Amino acid sequence: MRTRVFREVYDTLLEEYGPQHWWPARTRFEVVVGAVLTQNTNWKNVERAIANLRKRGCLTPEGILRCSDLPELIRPSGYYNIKAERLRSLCKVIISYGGLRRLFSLSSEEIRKILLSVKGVGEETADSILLYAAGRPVFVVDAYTRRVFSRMGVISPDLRYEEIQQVVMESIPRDLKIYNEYHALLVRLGKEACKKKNPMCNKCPINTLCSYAAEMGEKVSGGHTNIRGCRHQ
DNA sequence: ACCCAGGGTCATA
DNA sequence: TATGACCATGGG
Repeated sequence: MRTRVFREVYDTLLEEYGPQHWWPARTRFEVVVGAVLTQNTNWKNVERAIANLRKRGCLTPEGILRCSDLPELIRPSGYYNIKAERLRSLCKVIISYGGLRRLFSLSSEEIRKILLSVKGVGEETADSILLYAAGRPVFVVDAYTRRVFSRMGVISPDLRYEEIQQVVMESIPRDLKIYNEYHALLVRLGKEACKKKNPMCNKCPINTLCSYAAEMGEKVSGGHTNIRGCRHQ
């Protein structure tokens, strides 16, 4: 069953990389900001942007709105104009609900709906905020999740976001700690795979997982059978 | 010089 | 519904 595969992938990644200690932030609001800034962007660049905001004392909803040169401060994180607009919209909504504490006192469904109503906050960003800022047991789906799980043969690659989320969440325990760690591990997997020495080459999930897939009888395009070798390219 | 990164929106068919 | 263009910086 899927449950077993999800479990094996989790165990494999945890053993390989260890706990990831997510989300790397000092406050919940910093998680919110990071969730927006990291959209299609390397985390390293996000850290620079957040450092700029911190230096200015702008890491509060009011601070963001007060800041006159927001685009300039978050410039390192890319898409700085549109992200500045997204941050402002999000902060206005947060303030309109009486701050993060008030907003997060609502049900997960309500919070999600509110977050999604903000232009620039999509499903993954909303769920990241729910999981890592509000501490709700929600599984965050990203490109790695889709790629790895579909390659493991437990989902179809063309499922929608919420369909994947549903499959995963009904297959593994509804546990905050596990959801937290699982997503972080998948992202870590992506980072490792993107290193030139150990390329995923857009086709290979991870060597150990390829090995696992092979053991489970999955036909991996390119035929990986060993731990260290990636035969793509 | 090219490709990618912890996405999302909008216009078009 | 489903593609494609667009947003933009920094590192490999």
